[in-house]
This record gives sequence, C-alpha cells and structure tokens, in this order.
Amino acid sequence: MQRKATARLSDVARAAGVSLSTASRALADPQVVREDTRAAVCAAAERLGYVPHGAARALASRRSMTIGAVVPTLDNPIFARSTQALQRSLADAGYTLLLGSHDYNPSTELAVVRALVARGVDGLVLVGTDHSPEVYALIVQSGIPFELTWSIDATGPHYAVGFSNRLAAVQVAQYVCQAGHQHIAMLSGFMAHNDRARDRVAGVREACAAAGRVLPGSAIIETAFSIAAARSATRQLLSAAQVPSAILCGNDILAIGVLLECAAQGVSVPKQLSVVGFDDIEMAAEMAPALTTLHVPTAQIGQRAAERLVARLQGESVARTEAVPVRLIVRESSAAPAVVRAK
Amino acid sequence: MQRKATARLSDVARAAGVSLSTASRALADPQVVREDTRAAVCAAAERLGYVPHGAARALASRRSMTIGAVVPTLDNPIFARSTQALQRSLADAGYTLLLGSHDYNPSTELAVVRALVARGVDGLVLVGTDHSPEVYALIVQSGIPFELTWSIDATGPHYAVGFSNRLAAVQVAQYVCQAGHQHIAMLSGFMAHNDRARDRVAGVREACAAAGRVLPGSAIIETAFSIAAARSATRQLLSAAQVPSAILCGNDILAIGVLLECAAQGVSVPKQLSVVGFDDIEMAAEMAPALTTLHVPTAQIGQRAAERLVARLQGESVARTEAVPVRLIVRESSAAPAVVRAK
DNA sequence: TTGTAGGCGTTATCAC
DNA sequence: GTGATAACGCCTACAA
Repeated sequence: MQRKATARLSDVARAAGVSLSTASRALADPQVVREDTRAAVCAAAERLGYVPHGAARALASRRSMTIGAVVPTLDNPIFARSTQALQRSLADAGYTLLLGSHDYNPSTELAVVRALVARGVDGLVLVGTDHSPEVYALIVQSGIPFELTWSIDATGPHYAVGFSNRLAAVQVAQYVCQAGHQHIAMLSGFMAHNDRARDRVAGVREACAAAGRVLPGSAIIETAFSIAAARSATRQLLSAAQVPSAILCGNDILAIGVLLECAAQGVSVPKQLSVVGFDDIEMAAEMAPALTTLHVPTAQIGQRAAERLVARLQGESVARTEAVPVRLIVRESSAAPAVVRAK
Repeated sequence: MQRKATARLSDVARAAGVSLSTASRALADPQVVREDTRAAVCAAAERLGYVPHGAARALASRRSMTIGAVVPTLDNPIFARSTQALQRSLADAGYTLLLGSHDYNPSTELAVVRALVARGVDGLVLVGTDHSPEVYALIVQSGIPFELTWSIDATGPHYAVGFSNRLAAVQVAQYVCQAGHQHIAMLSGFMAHNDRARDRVAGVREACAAAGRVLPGSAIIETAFSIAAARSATRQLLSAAQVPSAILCGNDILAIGVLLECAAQGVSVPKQLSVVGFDDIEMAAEMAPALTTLHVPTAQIGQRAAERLVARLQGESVARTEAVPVRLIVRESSAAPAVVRAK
C-alpha cells in the first residue's frame, strides 16, 4: 500500500528519466516520441499507478472531456434509456457524462445548467426546446456547443436530434380517425415547460379537427406521468357522459395505466375501447399485444446526440437538425366498435 | 451579445474595484467581507455573467464538488430511480453527479472508475460489493471516499448502504414455504459479477433447504433482466416435468415477465401459480394486485448514499454500514394450490 | 477587512 | 525528438 498522495506526471517523468514535457507527450501523443522512451514512460506510469489530474489537464488544455446532460427525470424509462445510450456512446469516445435532472422545474434546470457550465463541460445535451431565456443565454454566452433532443427545432437556430412530436401525433390521430372512431380522448403529461407533451396534444387536436372530430375540453386530460394517475384519469373518462371509443396516450406509461384500469373494469381492449400509446417502451409492448403505439427509437436519440456532439467537438460539421425515424406500430386492429358501449 | 470569452474572476474584481482575493472571498465566503463590497462583487459578477471555472477551482482547492456514480445500467427502473434520488440529493448539497455505467462488464467498470477518478471526483458511489481487485485498489490508493450501495457488506471493511439481499431472499422463501408450496422455482438475473443476484439465490436456497425443500438445478433459471427473457424462462418452467406452484423472481422486471406469460397461457395467478417479486417497482405493483413482493426503498438508497457521502466529506462520521428497511408486501394470499395443476 | 504572492498539475510554445 | 518555461484561473496562507 503506497502512502504517497497520488503520483504526478513529474514523478513519472523523473522515474522514467525524461523531462516533464516528454512524459506528457508520451502519454498523450505516443507517435511523436521514440518508441523506447514511450515504453519507459508508460512503464513508470503503470508502476506508480499514475492517474492524470483532470482539473489540471482541463485548465491547461481548455477541454474537460466531459459532456453535460440535463433530463427532466431518470424516473421515466424513455429518458433512462436515452441517457444510458448517451452515456455509452460518450464513454466510447472518451467522454464522461455529467448528469443533471430538474423534475420539470425551470428554475432547477437553470441551476443545473449553471452547475454544468461551471464544471467546464465541453458540450451539453438538453431535452426538448422548452428552456428559459436565461438557460439559452447562459449556454450561448458560454459558447458551449449543445444539442437539443427529443424534439426537432426546424425553424429554430439550434442543433437538435429528435422528431416532430406534432407530426407524430398527427399520424397517430389520423390512424384512429380513419379507423372510424368518433369520440376520441387523450391523456397527456403536464404541458407546462414541456414542448413534447404540448406538441403531441397539438398534433392530435389538429388531425382530429381536420377529420371533422372536435375534441371537447374534457376529452383531453393532463395528468402526472404515472400509472396511478393514468388509471385515475381513465376512470374519469370511462364514467363521463360521452365515453370515448379511443384513448390516445401521450406516452406509454400513461397507456399502461389505461390498459390496467380497463382490465380492472372489465373493459375489453381493443374491442370496446381502443388504446394507442406513444414512445413504445418495452413493457407496454409486452403487456399489451393489442396496443397500437407510435414507436420512437429512444436509445438512438441518446446515441446520435452523443455522436453529433463529439463530431462537432472534433470540428466536423453536422446537419443542424436530424430526425430519427418514428413509426406507428399497429399490433392489432383498432377499428371502432360497431356498437357504442353501454355506459 | 458579449463577444468576450467568458469573464474571469479577475475581471469581476476589476469591475468591482477590489482585489482578486476579495472577489474570491465575497463569492465563496460572503460573511467574511463587508456587506457593501460583497454586494459590489456580486453585482459585477452578475453583470459580467461570471461563471466560476470549475477546473481552476478544483486545481487550487483540491475539491471538484463532483461525485462519481457507477451503475450497471440505467435501463432498469431500480437503478434509474436510485440514481435519480442520488442526483437530487447531491444537487441539493451543491454537488454534481458524474455518471458511468458498465453493463455488468468488469473491465468496463474499471475503465469507468478510472475515468471518474481522473476527473477528480470527491467521492464515489458503486453498486454492490462485487468489484475487481483493480477497482478496489484504484479507489483505495486514490484515497477517494466511496459508498457501496444495494448491498451491505457487514464483514467487509467498506462503507455501504443497502440491505442484506440474502436475508431478504430468505424472508421471501420462508413465506412461500410456509404457505405450503412444495415445488418452488426461481428466476434470477445473471449471477456473475452480481452479488445481489447471487445473494438472493443463496437466500432462497438456504431457506428452502431449511424448510425441507430441495431446489433441483433446473428450478433456478438465470436469465437476462428483460421481460422477454423472463417470459421465455417461464415457458420453460411451465412445460417442465415438474411444474412449480410458486415462482420467486430475482426482481420485479422478471416478475412482470412471469405474470405476462401466465396471462398469455391462461395460468391463473395466484390460484394456480404463485408469483413473488423483488424490489417492488411501481409498474409491477400496479399491474398485479396479486403480486406479493419484497419491497425495497429504491430511492432511499440513492438518497442515503448521497447524504452519507456528503456528511463524510464534511468530516462528520457515519456508521460503516447502514441498512434500509425492506419488507415483504403481501398483496394477496399465495397459498399453495390445493390441487396440482394438470400440465 | 483587504491585498499580495505562491502554487495546484498539465498542456503548449518555444528553442535546442 | 526532447527539454525549459510560461500560461491556465482560482484559492489561500500570509502580510498589511
């Protein structure tokens, strides 16, 4: 057991009988030093258990080799998965992930972003386009490259990888309308500070209107992203004056809640009620062969965000916005019930 | 829009008309400078959009205000939740989380830990006690305080917050044995490099043996942590020569898979088959009112790990190991079926 | 209470 | 190829 307080590069250099700068080069740029000196330095580093001092390196090189990511919460499988993918791809490129979350609280998000900027991240990954002006100002002024994810911001000036939540929702709603449903309801996550939820609702509204269905205010329920909350909202919908024949869900967590409540109430899906999900998390697909859902390549978003950012940091140029493919997966016909269910 | 490359502390000091060190103190230790100078410095910092340079600060102060965490994967609700809680508690204390994952690959874990150590984390959080000697050596030599989570390491020398997976599994198995089950099977995650999975199987084995049940080798199936894999394993169990009357699951993901497969095959739970889970994730509880499960306070583990680490970094002393409360939640009787099911 | 000066461990820019 | 040497931005005794 060594007692000394972690070897420095100067220790390695001395042990290898070379100068500080040679040691530095040998480790950083192996091909520029002679093979035997490189070997000597590496051997010394190995022997001393040398671990480079990131802060010093960052200070001198002006790069920290860390990327910051801010997600609403990890307690949602879609962000857990995309973050996991982000982490992997980043690690493969030699970057370490600095993670923050804000629970959909804008002021928390600002604090988190500030913390990441202060830690000197080389790049930043955010979710969605909804961020306070302060957040944008901070990032832009700091000059740190960043990627928005989960939404694409076609008109906006920012780099983004994701998809149009509005168009995806349109696709979902068109499908349901074409299947003949007249009374459609939607369960959405809270829309405040959440452009994805808002766009999904907007898309559904738009497509329904175009198809001649008007969603009454009571047909769109905003709820927390939890199974329990979705069940509660479902009870509300199923006991309304006008029971819908189709429920569109802002994401699969909500869809699972709807399905569970239907099972509990003996409502047959999709025979009596059609349920359509969004995001396509594994669990929902497994538990509901009947669930038609809009599939989103969750992990791909994280991976591409990492790859794009790394590319940009290496001076390569990437397309401003990049769309990942989403598609409706119809696992079973969701035709409207021939008879209106008795209430 | 400012063009300058981010204000430094010296800029703030000049703008405020004080020296560098006064500016530093005003920001770091507000109570030690005169109120008006503090105000002047803060105003200047605000005006210039000053963000401290973490690397420089870390280099000079020898603290980075970052904590590293390494999880097997975020793609498992239990780790997503505990990591989320960890992040929150850390942020509350002014620390930022540096995250790594290794997908149950020991060499990846070593690389990740090395990266975190190199980034100068002030503390480290690991999952479980299974880590390569190199990992332990690296951390110990670096002198970085660390917490093991999800397991407690009563005999070991390390700080840990979690619970005895073995005893928890014993509790589960005892319950099932007392309910009268004779033929018990278990689904486990892969046990290599995973002390939690191993301990859970060991606990079940131990309790079953004590109760006079011997689990044949074929009754314990190691499988990936996915619903699909669990379903496949369930098919195997249900078509075996000796069909079990109870299936114990190494965690709730597996339990969900079992339940879904049972539903698909028309096997009634718990009437024909008793299923017992572990970890108690929200989804499992919601989808299966019949699921008896061992509840683990997932978020609490993350939170306590953060709090303990922060306390230690502030020089407070904490108990070497800390147990979080786990308990069996019996949602519905899992009495053994009176008649052996026909195969 | 405030200012001065010496690092913190690397990288990068020069000569050699 | 290799070796001095000056940054990098901040913290912290120490002195005033």
